[in-house]
Amino acid sequence: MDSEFKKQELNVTGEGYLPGLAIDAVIFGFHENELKVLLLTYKNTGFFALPGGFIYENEDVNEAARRVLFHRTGLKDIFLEQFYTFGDKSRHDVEPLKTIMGARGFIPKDDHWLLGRFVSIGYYALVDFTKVNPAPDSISDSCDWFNLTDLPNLMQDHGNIISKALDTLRLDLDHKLIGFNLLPEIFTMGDLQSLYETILNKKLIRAAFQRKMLSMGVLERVAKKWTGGAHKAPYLYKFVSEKKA
Amino acid sequence: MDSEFKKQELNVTGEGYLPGLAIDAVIFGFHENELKVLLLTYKNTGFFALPGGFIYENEDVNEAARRVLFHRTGLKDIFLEQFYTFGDKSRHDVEPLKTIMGARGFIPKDDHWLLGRFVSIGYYALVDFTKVNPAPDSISDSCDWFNLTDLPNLMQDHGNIISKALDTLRLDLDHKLIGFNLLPEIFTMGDLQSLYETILNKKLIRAAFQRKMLSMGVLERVAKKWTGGAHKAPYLYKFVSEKKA
DNA sequence: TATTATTGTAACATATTGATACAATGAAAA
DNA sequence: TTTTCATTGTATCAATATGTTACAATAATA
Repeated sequence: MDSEFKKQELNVTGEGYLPGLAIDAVIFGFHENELKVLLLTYKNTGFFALPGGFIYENEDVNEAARRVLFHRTGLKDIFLEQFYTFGDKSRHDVEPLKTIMGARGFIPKDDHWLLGRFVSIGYYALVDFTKVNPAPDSISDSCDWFNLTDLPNLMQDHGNIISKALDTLRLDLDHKLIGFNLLPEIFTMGDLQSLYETILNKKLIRAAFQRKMLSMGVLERVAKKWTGGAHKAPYLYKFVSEKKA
Repeated sequence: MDSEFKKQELNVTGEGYLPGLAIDAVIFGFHENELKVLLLTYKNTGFFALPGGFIYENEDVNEAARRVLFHRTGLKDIFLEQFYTFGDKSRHDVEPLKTIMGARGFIPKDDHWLLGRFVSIGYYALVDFTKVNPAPDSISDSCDWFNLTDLPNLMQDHGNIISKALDTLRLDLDHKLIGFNLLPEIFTMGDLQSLYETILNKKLIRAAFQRKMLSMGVLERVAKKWTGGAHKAPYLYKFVSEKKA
């Protein structure tokens, strides 16, 4: 049982946290040509939710987001970006939470701090699927990858949050070099293209894609060549952050 | 004295508002080839600040932003978009507020709710300069337009907020049709181009700009022609929201 | 009526992206 | 070992988009 758990259970008033404010993290991964999202599962409730957390009184909001990300994935120095703050009053829906807490044997009073209205700051993260160690938080039973194309019913407005995160990812992909954050350190041009195709949900022209990517001067060919198919071996690449002018 | 004033002064505990949460609005205008921002002035303090406000307990955050915008400009149905939530703990700086309140003859206790830490949700708005009626709020002396190129010293991180709003505006300008929100209903191609040039801070090619804008099929030529110069009269345009397929 | 500055657009040059083609080649099959 | 096969890397050309120059049209002014 991790320390987060005790804090949440004991801290009946939510003391130490900024009141009414939460963080939700849409953690994207990529594996076997599928975009994936990390979700928490609450056994025997049928509920699924985004990993999230609260902000300590003397902590930057961005810091808190990093902390949440680290606890769910074991990763630091990850691409993480705030994309929207969800503040509709219609978000406020206590029933799922009551059910979840009930399933854990904890019946909260109606004025329990977790049952109040929360404004939630949404972050999205791009992680290397192979490096993640998904870990549930105190009130969830597991933390697993789900295909974006086959999501379960999500708590509250979490489906909407994911959808907005995906919109932002697609826009950002067009004018920032962020896709490689979803790949292992070393990858082929084919890997990169199918990543882009999966995110954008459309076929790209192979020759043009390769030409474009190489023209940006941020890919470095690695000596070693990939092997494993009955055909010419593709080059292996890694990203170099600084463009050489 | 508007009703907002009484609420803020009387409401010593900040009751009725979501705690620790605020809204800051970067309201852009365009006049005489200058981008402008609405700022509140606090006489005898040297402080300037973005218009802002708080969120009622049973109000959507976006609603609150519209309310703030309406109170400062008298305008409804305005382009307004959330762009970032500012949550660094270093934002917390009570001195300016104490000075401002002091200049108004109000010495707050150290635990006054306005002196606590706030997370602020940033919105930017694009308004028709000619239609705005700037109105100060309860604790400010005036609300005026300032040139973006010649801003006074701003309170707290408000300079940073404006700068991030401008970054967002520039990005959005490239892939959304939002510029016209800063112009009167009817304008010339020259007006539109100099607006774009001012926002992007670079010269654009006249022929290419015109071709591009016309090719998007969202400009409608208005019968009446502009007059006022010793040269061929330019067409007048207005935006039509629906593209005709 | 001539002058002048600016507009609308054509025409061409250059750059970017789309589409097709093909030689290179690494593994598996023959 | 040789042949077959699928896929890669890149060249080539086509289509589109953007940068550049040029010029006729024209509304106010002189």
